Amino acid sequence: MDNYVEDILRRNHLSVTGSRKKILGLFISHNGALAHGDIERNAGEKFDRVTVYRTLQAFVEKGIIHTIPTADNSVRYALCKDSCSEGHHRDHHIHFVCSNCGNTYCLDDIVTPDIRLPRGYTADRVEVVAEGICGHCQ
Amino acid sequence: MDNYVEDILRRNHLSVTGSRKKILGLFISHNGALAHGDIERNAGEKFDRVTVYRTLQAFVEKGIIHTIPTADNSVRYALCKDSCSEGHHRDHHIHFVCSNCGNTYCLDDIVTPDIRLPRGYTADRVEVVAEGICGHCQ
DNA sequence: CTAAAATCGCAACACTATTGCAAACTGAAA
DNA sequence: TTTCAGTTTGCAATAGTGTTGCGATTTTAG
Repeated sequence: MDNYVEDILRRNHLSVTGSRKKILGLFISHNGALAHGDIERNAGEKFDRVTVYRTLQAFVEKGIIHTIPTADNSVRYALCKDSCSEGHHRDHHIHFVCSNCGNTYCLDDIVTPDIRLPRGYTADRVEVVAEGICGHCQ
Repeated sequence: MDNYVEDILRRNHLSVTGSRKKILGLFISHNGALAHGDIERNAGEKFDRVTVYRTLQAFVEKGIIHTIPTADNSVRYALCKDSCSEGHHRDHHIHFVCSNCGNTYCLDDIVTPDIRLPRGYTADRVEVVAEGICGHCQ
């Protein structure tokens, strides 16, 4: 497990440090998205808030995690699939926010639908967020 | 125009005050969504930040405006169509954020697609946000 | 092992959002 | 038009979130 995490970091040209291992480990062991606050709370040892921000930012830049837009005003992050690479995310799946347990899930098998835009509009990216009750809370 | 704004307020059982008239007027005259900051900057006379927050909150509760989720971490608001009523929003349209001019538009004619969710998941609400270049910037 | 480069933690700061309360205003009735 | 209860406003204080600069520490590569 520790090796696995370190491999990911090295593959992405990030130096292997305690905070990065810990935070990446959290994402791998947690099934669902994490907000900044979740990470600060669950990291066990206390990392500085700034370190967490910078670590998340580095992970996003390297294509290890991606951000998830939510209706409330909080940014969440989740692991990317292998198809993401540095500077080039391709998270074409939709996201699901459970209004019962509060978890956010990537529904990797459900691709974002094609949206027909008005004349003159072009979209680079389409985000779909569904909100309701997840499979576990049903 | 002034009468029009006052009518909307009265219809929604909100007392008619200077800040509410001004802020609602901004939404009506502005084609696109407004963030809290836009409102504070454009209100002309200066209203207290708190007043703006409370006014927006009141409008959302009454179904006059709705919030728009965005990928970055900012809340935007836009006028609701008549089908919205107190405590019951029905904004089934999608939203478009222009990465050039930064404006957010409600594409009222484009309804959110049906999403087929995994077994056990049920969605109350589906938000679609497209990002790209809008018709004016093309 | 060593030096250069990258990262970390602290302090400070900026922006966003919320709450309590007294003063001012609004709406409706006299 | 005057009055007054209820609503709304602005101020002050507070909390949360995110960013930047910088010296100290750690990591990497030679």
